[in-house]
Amino acid sequence: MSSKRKTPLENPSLEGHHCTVDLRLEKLGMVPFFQALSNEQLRQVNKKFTANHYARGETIYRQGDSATILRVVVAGNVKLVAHTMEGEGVLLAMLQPGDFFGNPTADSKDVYNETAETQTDACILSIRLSDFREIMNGYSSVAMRVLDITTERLNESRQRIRHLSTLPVTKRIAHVLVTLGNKFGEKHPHGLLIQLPLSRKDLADMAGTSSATASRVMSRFQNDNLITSGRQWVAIKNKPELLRISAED
Amino acid sequence: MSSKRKTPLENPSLEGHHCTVDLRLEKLGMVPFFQALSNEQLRQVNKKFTANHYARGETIYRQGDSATILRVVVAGNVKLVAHTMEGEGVLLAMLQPGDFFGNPTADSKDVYNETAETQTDACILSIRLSDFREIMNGYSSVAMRVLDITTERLNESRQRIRHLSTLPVTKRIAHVLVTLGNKFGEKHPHGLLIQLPLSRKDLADMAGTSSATASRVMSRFQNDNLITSGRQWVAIKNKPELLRISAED
DNA sequence: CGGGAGCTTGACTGTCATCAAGGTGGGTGG
DNA sequence: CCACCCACCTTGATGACAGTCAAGCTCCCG
Repeated sequence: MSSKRKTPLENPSLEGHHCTVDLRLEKLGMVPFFQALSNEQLRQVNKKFTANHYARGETIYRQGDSATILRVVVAGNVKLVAHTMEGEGVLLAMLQPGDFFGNPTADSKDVYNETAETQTDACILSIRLSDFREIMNGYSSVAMRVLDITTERLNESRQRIRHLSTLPVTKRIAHVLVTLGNKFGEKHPHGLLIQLPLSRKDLADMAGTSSATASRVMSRFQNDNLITSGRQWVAIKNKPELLRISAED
Repeated sequence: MSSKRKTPLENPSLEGHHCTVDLRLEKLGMVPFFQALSNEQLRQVNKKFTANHYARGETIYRQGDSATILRVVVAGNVKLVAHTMEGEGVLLAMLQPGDFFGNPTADSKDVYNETAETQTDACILSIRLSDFREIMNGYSSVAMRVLDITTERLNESRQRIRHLSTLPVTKRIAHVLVTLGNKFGEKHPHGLLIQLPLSRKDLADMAGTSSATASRVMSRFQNDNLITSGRQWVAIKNKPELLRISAED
């Protein structure tokens, strides 16, 4: 009942020919680890990349595939999922334009440890790992930024381990919501809208719980007027309180 | 009853003056990310480091301390622990000689996200972060190896997230034992002995459970003749079976 | 407008945390 | 060197949190 209206998400489709040569150069310059490069250097680097467009829900690579390519999100969102043999999934990361994925290091016989799937239509740049390593060797600023980002991700990962080990489900979900709000949130009449198709299952896979339990918790948050949400979308109405919940005691 | 005998661990003490200048050079060359450096380069790098000796159980730095120093384990073992406000701990990593710790990147206002504590007597080298970044800038092979190691740790972390989200306690503990066996195991009459003082609490903090539950599981493994263990030590008698348990279904 | 994917909610169950009460090994001081 | 004592370990009883199963609902897409 009540506050579920039609999806307020921006139309996530129709970026069909965004992956043009012109745009690539502009976008590459926005990628964090290329920011220190000159225009000429960027042009050189750009030659090594290939652009691809993916529809929502497509699989970019699968857990176990040979890992020879590094990718960068130019437009859209990508999720990294680890699967167990029984098919349960764990959502490892939700990526945004500018984020890279696929091991930046990896020797010839490494494989991906996770599956990458588009969460919206997306444009992805690819580079051969050997080429990327050459770039890192040539420009230490690039290697350094990649290291910074990887370290940052390691720290996030460890925080999540801490949460899984010590926090009850409610707090974990509150924390996931706040984090997503910070990363993907946009101002909107409903509150801070998370610009991302986000099912209860996705949320559950991020918080390490079942979709049924995630649903129950979300219902409670909705009753307490902390969020508004519907099918595949969530908006945060009271972030401070969610933060308090995720950290209290 | 039965198989608990006196600790079979090698005497973990008395490395008092291992931290001599002579040894430092030799040890530095063994650190993974310095292996590509020439002797002369190593000598230069060595100047930037300071050696310190710690007794078992000492705290090297605390969660929240300002992070300005990078450290390398030369001898002994160090554990990284994240604490919640209520004082519960999560064991993030158990380090051995050659491993570095403390963020390799970190700007001036970063703080440590975990506490580092010695698990045995230990010898630790320290370097100022700014100096280390200079080294990485100068020698891209060093930056690259650090990136490799960080990526490797990120992958381990993510695997652990998967385990915490999907596996029951028994399998998680089986997996922790196998991993520790691979990293710290030494051949011994009892089986593959984990060369490390390792309490049930430590094990529990690695597997994300309580020490009581860890104890119960260990008792069961002992009955099934998969391990031998006593106060603060564990030896693996049947690794294949433990592996099977950690991965089955 | 019909079908199906996604969401909600209830009832039941099982795993595991918690609390608590003994054992036991080994480090320490006399 | 021995005895003591404490930290560590074991094991039981109890209960709660959250997973599973299942049924019905609703929004959306075609």
